[in-house]
Amino acid sequence: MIRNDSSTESRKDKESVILESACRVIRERGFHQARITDIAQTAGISYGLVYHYFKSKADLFDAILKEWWTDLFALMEEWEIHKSGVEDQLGALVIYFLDQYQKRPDLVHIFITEISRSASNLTPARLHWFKVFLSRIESLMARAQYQKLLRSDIKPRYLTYIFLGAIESFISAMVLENQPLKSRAQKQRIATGLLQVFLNGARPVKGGAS
Amino acid sequence: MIRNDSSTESRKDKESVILESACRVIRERGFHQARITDIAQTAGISYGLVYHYFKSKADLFDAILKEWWTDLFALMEEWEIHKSGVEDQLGALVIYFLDQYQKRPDLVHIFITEISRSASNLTPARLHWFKVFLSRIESLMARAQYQKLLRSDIKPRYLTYIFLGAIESFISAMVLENQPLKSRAQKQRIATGLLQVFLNGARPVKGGAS
Amino acid sequence: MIRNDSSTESRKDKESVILESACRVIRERGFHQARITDIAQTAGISYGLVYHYFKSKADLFDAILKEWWTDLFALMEEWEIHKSGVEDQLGALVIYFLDQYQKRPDLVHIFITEISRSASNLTPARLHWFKVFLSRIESLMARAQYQKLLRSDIKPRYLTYIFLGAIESFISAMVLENQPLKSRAQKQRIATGLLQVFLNGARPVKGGAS
Amino acid sequence: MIRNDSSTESRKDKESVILESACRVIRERGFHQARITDIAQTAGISYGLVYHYFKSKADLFDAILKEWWTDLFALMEEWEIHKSGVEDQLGALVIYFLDQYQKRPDLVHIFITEISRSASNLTPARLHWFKVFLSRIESLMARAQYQKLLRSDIKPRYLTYIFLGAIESFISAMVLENQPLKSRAQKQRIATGLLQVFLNGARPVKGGAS
DNA sequence: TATGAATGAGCTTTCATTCAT
DNA sequence: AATGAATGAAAGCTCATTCAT
Repeated sequence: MIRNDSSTESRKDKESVILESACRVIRERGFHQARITDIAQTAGISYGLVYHYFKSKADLFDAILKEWWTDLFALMEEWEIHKSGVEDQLGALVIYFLDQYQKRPDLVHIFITEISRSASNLTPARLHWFKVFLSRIESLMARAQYQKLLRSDIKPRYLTYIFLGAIESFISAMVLENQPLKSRAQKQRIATGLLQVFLNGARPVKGGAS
Repeated sequence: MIRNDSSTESRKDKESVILESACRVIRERGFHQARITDIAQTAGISYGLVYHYFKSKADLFDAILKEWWTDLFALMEEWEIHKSGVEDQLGALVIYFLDQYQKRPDLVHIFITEISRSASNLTPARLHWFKVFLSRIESLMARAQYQKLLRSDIKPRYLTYIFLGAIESFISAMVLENQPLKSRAQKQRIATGLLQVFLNGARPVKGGAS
Repeated sequence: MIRNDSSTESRKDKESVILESACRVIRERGFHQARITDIAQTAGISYGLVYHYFKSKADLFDAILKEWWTDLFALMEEWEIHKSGVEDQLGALVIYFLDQYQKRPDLVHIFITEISRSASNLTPARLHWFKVFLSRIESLMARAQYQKLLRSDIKPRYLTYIFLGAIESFISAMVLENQPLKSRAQKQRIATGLLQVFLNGARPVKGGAS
Repeated sequence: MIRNDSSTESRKDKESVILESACRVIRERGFHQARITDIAQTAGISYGLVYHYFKSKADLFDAILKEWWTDLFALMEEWEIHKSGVEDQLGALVIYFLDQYQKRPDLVHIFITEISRSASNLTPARLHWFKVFLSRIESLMARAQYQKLLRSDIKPRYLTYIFLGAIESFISAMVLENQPLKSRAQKQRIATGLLQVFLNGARPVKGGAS
């Protein structure tokens, strides 16, 4: 007798399917324009079932964000321990974004458009994690300035924005041009280029401030 | 006998008031979430009046975009004639954005969030002008590469995105931090810094590509 | 010195222009769909002015109906006095409708579509005149039955409807086909034909009832 | 174990209920004045549900018309096969209208007021079926003229209008008087009378044309 | 007289959410 | 677990009507 395969891990599975569908639809239409019906249709289930797994549309969105932040913060913790150099940590972040863009382009797109670009729309709770993230990058930048890797006449917070802006720009470009990352090598090349452009660009100027 | 000046130009004035309110509300909530009611309330008029001046919400949005593109393209024409160097033109663009951000922060914010960041959502007509804009920057970048000002191993289109991304990042930062530009000097300093970071960062590497 | 020709009879003139425009627009779109703006535009005036001459849209409509009924009842009075035969009176009615259709096709069309065909929409006041009209035709029919001109096994009211229905059908046909009445002769021919069809059709059957 | 029968065919049932309510409301107020709220209220449901079953108000209206035309054309096909004489076919049409008026007075009323009387309002798609219908009657009339059943000096299209006008008049009369058809016998009597009036009225005149 | 800016009730439509089955 | 019928708040848009000029 064949095992009813929809049982054991079914809950987790369905949840994932819904989350993935939600990502796709939210990426395509934006959070506010994404309809539960679309998400359910994409997931191949009825819209009523979405409410069996998630309390509300906001709840569903929060689950997506949670997934994103959990992974990211876990990795950043790890880097803190295993990567001594600031450059390495920044490089790891670039790679992480490109990696994620390869694996979960929708998720990265949502992070960029729905979080970092429309921070003014966010609920306080959602804004919180974003701010924590910014602070962490900011302290990396401050450390880099202390180590004379980056010019000190630009506020760390601004450097943070320039850095993230560069990553976002690249990914946005690829999204817009519909260019998926094809090879490991290409990814590495882009990551290196990106980091270089930033580090060179923000390198301390000879003879001091602007 | 001087006439009550609230009559003569009343139509243009009201239109401007509505446009301005629309900018503000759209910036605060995004185009789709911006309600006519809010716009009217912000303008201190009844929502019916909005429809007296604009055919529809989309029409109102188009009027905002038109204002933006008209000004920008007019200036770019002028630069083409009066500014010989690529650096000068890029610098002028940075200054323009910062200027506009000072005068019309909402408008700049809308450009960034509703146009350059959600280009995939735009109607063909709206997308058109954005694409024209991108092409113009792109040819500037190509020219800069030809003049060995910028490294040639990154596609001009990508350089375009990095450049605009840097501008956007800066402005986003200021929006997020709620930091208005205070002085002419500050604006000049930021503009120079921004341009330097970009030019230094994307400067040709000794010994060639990648 | 040229006389300001817009003065003396200006009120009456404007009123007529508005009424005529209203007729045309109401015919084209129906009463409920006819917008004051359309009427004003057709009349070549601003919509505000309509309210100078008519209290409201309903008032305007009533003025149209009044015109129609006043003329019609005046003529019917006259026929009552000068036309002895029932046939003559019915013939006069047919001619009247065709005459009016020639002179004021919109008005006839409104009578047909907005009054006789959608009696359920009418306000009690408007319905009143229509019912008076029906009664008068009905008594003509009863008289014709008494004179053995028409079969008696159909209620006079039904004969009334058949008769008016025939007129309406003809005119509707012409409206639909966009066929204006071209000559006096054509009008006369149609009137005669119409009356004949009705009188022949409703002539008492040999040997009596149903 | 018999299932609660309110479930199985619930969809079809609700749709019918809505269609019926729509017919009633549209009859009472006309298509443009019929509010979804009224229709829903009449059906005893919330207005949102109307949109669950029909895409839009226009869609709902089209569904009504489709019902009407489908039935009518199906029958006309059948007559074409089984009824040899023109008289029989015209008679069948009269009976059909009276039948329908008995069963679905609202539907008949809508056909008369919203379709045959306001052809100018109709969308091309809606007008299409009406024109097809008219053509079919028209060819019946032409055939009847060929068989010398009807006078030939009136265009078949005009005869069509007179014929339909007569039917409409009768039914309008009954609508206006609020007189439902009471018995089979009464229906038969009216049908016969109506057909007679038309055929007698439009019978070829001795000695030829008008 | 004449204009059209201004108002707001009222209508269609969308969609998150609930709930009976 | 799963469905989709049912609800109703909310938003865009229309248009009769008022009123300052």
